[in-house]
Amino acid sequence: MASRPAEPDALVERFARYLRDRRLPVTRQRMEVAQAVTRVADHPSADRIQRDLAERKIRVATATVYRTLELLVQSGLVREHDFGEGFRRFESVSEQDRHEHLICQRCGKVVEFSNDRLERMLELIADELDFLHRRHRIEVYGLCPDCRRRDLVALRPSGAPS
Amino acid sequence: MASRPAEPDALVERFARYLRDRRLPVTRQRMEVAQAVTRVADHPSADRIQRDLAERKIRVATATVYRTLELLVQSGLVREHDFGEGFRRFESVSEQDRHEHLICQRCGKVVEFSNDRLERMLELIADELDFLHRRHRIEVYGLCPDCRRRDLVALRPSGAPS
DNA sequence: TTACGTGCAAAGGCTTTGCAGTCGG
DNA sequence: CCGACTGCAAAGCCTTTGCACGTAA
Repeated sequence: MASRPAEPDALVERFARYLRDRRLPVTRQRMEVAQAVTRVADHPSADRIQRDLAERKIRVATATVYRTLELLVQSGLVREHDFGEGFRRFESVSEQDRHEHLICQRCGKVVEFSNDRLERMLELIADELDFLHRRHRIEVYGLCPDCRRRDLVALRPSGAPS
Repeated sequence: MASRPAEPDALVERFARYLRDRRLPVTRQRMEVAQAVTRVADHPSADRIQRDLAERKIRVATATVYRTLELLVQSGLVREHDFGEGFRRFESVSEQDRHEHLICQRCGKVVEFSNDRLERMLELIADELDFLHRRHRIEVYGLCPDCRRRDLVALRPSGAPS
C-alpha cells in the first residue's frame, strides 16, 4: 500500500533538470538536500534533514535547507505537510502517486494509504459546492498497531487506565 | 450544509459547567474568550479573538487567550485547526456535528461540508491497517465560487493570465 | 564574468513560560 | 484564606531575511 519514496537518484536527477531548465545553478548543497529528503524515512522535518546531512559530515546552513526545500516543493518533486506538531515535514513524491496519511498520536509514526474512491469523492464534493478543487489532504490520527497493542497490555494487569 | 456555531450562550454555559466540575475557577476572562470563539465567524485565530475582545473594550492578555483556548480544546467544546498558514484557528463544536473544510487559496474563506460516507470510509481504512482511529481531518484547497468566477473574468478580456 | 547561491546572524511570527500580584469559591 | 488565574515580559521554536562573500555556468 504505502508507496516507497522515489529512487533518491531519480529525484536528484529530476531536480537537477528542473534547475537547469530554469537556468538556476545546480549546487552541491541543493543536490545534497534533495538526496536527503528521499533518503531519510518517515517524512523528515527541515531539522531532521539537516542533522542527517551533518551526520554525513555535510554542512549545509539552515537557511539553505529551507530555501532548497522551497524549491523542491515548487518543482512539485516534494510535498510539504503540517501535522500540527509545530514544524513542517517533507516527503518526496514519485509522480502519479496520491496517498494520504495515518499518524500515530503516541509514537509519531506515519503510515501511508491510498484509496481512489476517497480521492474522487472529494473532487465531487468540491464540485457540488461550486468550489474549484486543486488539492486536498486527509489525515487520520490514532494509534498504530504497535502502540495500540501496547495499550491493551498496559491495561490488562490491574485496574484503571491512567 | 455548513453547520452554524453552537449558540454562544450554550457554549459558555457548558464551558462553565466543565470548569466547575473540575473545581476550576470560572473567571470573567475565560467566559469572554469562550463567547468570542463562537461569536467570531470563520474559524478565528487566537489573535483574531483577542482583537474582537479588544474592540469590545475587553482586555485579555495574550497568554490568557491561549491558555483558555487550550482548556476549551481539552473540554472538547472547541476544535483546533492548522491550515498551514503559520497560525492556528479555532472553532466551537456543537456536539455530534462532524464536518470538514474547503479552504479558498485566494481569499482564505473557509466553507464547511459533511458527508457520512466519507467519515465512515476513513474509519474502515484505519481498521484495515490495524490502526485505532481516533479522529481525522479532511481539507480541500482550491478556489471558492467567487474567486473562481473572478478568475474566469480576469482571463476573458485579452490574452495571458498574470 | 556575473547572476545567483551560501553561510551567518539577526529578525520575525506565533505560542509558551516564569513570576509577582490578584481573585474565585 | 488558598489554590488557581491573570498580566506582563521574556523566552522558545521554527522559519525567513539581510548582507557580504563565494561559486556555477
